[in-house]
Amino acid sequence: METRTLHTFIRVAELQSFTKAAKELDFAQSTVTMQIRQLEAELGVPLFDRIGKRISLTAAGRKFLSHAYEITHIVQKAGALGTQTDGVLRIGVLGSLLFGKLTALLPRFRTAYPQVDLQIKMGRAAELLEQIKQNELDMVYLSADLNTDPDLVCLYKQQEELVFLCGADHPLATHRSVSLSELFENDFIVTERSGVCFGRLRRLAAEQNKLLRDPLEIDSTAVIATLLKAGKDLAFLPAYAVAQPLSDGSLVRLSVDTPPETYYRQVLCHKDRWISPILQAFLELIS
Amino acid sequence: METRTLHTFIRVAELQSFTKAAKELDFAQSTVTMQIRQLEAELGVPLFDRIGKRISLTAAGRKFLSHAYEITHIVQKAGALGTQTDGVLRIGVLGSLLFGKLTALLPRFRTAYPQVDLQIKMGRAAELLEQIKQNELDMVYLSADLNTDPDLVCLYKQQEELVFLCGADHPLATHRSVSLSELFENDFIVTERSGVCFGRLRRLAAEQNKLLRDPLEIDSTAVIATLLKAGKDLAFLPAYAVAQPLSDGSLVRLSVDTPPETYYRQVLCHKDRWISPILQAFLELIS
DNA sequence: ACCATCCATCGGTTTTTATGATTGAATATA
DNA sequence: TATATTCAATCATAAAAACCGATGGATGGT
Repeated sequence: METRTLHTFIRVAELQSFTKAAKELDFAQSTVTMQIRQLEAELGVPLFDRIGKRISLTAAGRKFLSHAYEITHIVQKAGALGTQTDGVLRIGVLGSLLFGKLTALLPRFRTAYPQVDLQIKMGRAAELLEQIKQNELDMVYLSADLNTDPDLVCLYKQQEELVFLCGADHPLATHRSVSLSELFENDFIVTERSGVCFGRLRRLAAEQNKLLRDPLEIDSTAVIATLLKAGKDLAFLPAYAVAQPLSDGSLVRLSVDTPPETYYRQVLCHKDRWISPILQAFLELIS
Repeated sequence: METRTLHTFIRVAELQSFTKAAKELDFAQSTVTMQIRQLEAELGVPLFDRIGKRISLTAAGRKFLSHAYEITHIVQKAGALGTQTDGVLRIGVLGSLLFGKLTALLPRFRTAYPQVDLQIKMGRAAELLEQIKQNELDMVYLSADLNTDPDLVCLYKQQEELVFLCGADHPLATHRSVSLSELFENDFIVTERSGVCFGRLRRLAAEQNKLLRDPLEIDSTAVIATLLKAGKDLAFLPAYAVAQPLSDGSLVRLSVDTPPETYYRQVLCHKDRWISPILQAFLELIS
């Protein structure tokens, strides 16, 4: 049973004529005859009584007509599947990005797409990438070097700069410029040990043949900022995460004699995945 | 979009495998691939993500799956159209048969098929036959000579005998035998003027070169029976219509020296009409 | 009685669908 | 790490079907 045939049947029933339906649907009249006959054969029941040169629905035909309407209605709804924005969206995100970037945007998304069942799973980068390869996540939002995995595609990337920070009362705060080796005489507060910031910081220290003194590890950048204001520690964080304390002067960005350390805040998903309208909408939210 | 394809899609989704679905449905695996692809093309949306060697429904695929279930469910219902007994049944019937035969049967039909919208239209034979030719009636129930119209078919026929009747107190009641010419000295009570009984009666009179004295015309055979018991009139009626008064002796059947006058109680419908289960059921009721 | 209209039928053509074998990639196994 | 197995996609080919145009029979109106 084909939807095209159902269409034909419906128009024939409505117009009470094979010929008129054929003209309207741009079929040969013989085609309409055949379609109806095939439908009748498939159902095992006559749909029209052919009495003289006019036709009329049989009892079965009348009932099947309503079925046909139902089906075409469903098919019509199904035609809009590509634009519908409801369903499940499973997002993996790094803890730092969840608190630093995503949380602020979520309310807007929830109000714009209330019918999306949003499932946000926090995790470390390696775990998230493994999950997306298993198609257990629809996309991941993380900070890292540009992706090189051929199975993944980057749907969004934004370069971010990592900056050295101290509190306004810190001795270094007033220095016009600070050397790298000088920096590493201080204690650092860092975010997660496996994150990009810590990795870059460790590399820079190693290049200076310095050893990072056992740093304090705190996931929340807000807490780090507070601690910096009060104390004598330094931090190495993405600029966007401390935009507010920098602008009000409570934190100071140190001018360091080293090429800027950059990395990417990015959205990745599996290369073979379909980018659903929901996913699309979420991407637009982020960008 | 074909129901076969929907079936395939459903099984693929349920089994999470093209190959398994192909085996189960007795298709080549390449056929399943093609069917799914064609479905995706028709909907303009991918239904499965092919990641590695395993597949999983996309968001659109999940939603379409429920649509597919709905459609196949409707199609399944439609498959039983040939056996369903609900809908409209339009019956044309002669007044005499309606009161004499049909009324007694209707309650049984109503309880057996409560979902049938039964439309009983009373009318004269010529009108009814015209209506059935226009497909304004599904069947007619009438008494007449055997049908000769090539457009109509007889679905049921029962030979009935017309008998001469008088009341128990009538002078002729005790006669062993009565001649035709003797009969026509009496007054007759008849049913409708265009009916079979009256026609036959008139013919018999003509053959005897007698003139029917202006007969009393009453449609109800019950009323005629009552009048016969009390009075001096005769009647010419189908035997079945007076079975009760004959058996209890209040009416007497006259033994007349003439070949028995027979005619047919019959059900006719248009030859090209589909005999629906409802109509079938009604026929079984009558027979 | 004639004409126009309607649906069924038929043969030929085109389009669609199904198949089997093969390929390439991913996963399990040794 | 190498090998075997499994899975879906692809391609060429064969089968099936859908479609069309012409024709014919029957009907209904003029």
